[in-house]
Amino acid sequence: MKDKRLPLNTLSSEEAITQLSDLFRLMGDTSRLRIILACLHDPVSVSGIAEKLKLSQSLVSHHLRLLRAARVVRSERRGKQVFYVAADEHIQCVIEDMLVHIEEPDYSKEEG
Amino acid sequence: MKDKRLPLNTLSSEEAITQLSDLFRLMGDTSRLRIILACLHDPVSVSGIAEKLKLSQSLVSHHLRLLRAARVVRSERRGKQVFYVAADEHIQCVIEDMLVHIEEPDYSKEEG
DNA sequence: CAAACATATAAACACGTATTCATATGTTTG
DNA sequence: CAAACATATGAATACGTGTTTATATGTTTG
Repeated sequence: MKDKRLPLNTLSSEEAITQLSDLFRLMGDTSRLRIILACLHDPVSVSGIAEKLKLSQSLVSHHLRLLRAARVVRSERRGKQVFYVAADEHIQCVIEDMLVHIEEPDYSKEEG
Repeated sequence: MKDKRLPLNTLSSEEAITQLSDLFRLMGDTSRLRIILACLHDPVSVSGIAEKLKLSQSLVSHHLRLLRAARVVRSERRGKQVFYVAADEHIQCVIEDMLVHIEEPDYSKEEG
């Protein structure tokens, strides 16, 4: 239990931090986060996402390109349409953990 | 196992998304992420963080204010100094999950 | 209270980027 | 091949924000 530190040594710390912040920054935009959530469990087409979220097709496509480049989502073509889905379950874990943090009560007045 | 969806219903989805993206955006800046990592396990003073990361005291203080406002870190005064530490273990979980995602191999060419 | 130290705040600038509009690429169908 | 549909890309703009510089607030000590 003593060595339950972050595995920041696996990659060079410098590069890991860059990759981490890149991913967090991507998820830090409301439109992109909504896009991720829209295709978190099941593949959705670009137009499907745009329609559901009431965002322009162009904007959704721009964002999906960034998300795909960072391997947050994967794409799969089906006929004319391209479907996107979250790349793996870790994306979901990250969001879930953060939601738990949000729901956590505020202990700031208490002692350690 | 069927209802293992995200607990996005607990808060209003709209507000949850705003809070989520706010938190991710905060962690999406390299300096801030490094600051979080610097005080993830143990409390560190502002000057301690600044020195360790070679950032100006002012910059560190600015960032810590944002992080504290979002309850990513907590502060505790000890004499002249103010020590900061990650607010709870969920912050660590989020980062760990994201690191696992980074280390994940690329399955983009394979089938589901 | 004054001086020294530690942190916080304010204003200003520089820079990245989210969004829109227009257009190009790609895919199916007649 | 042309037309219709779906997605991707490029350029331009508007806006937020990370950083710096300077100064203020707060705390201990003599």
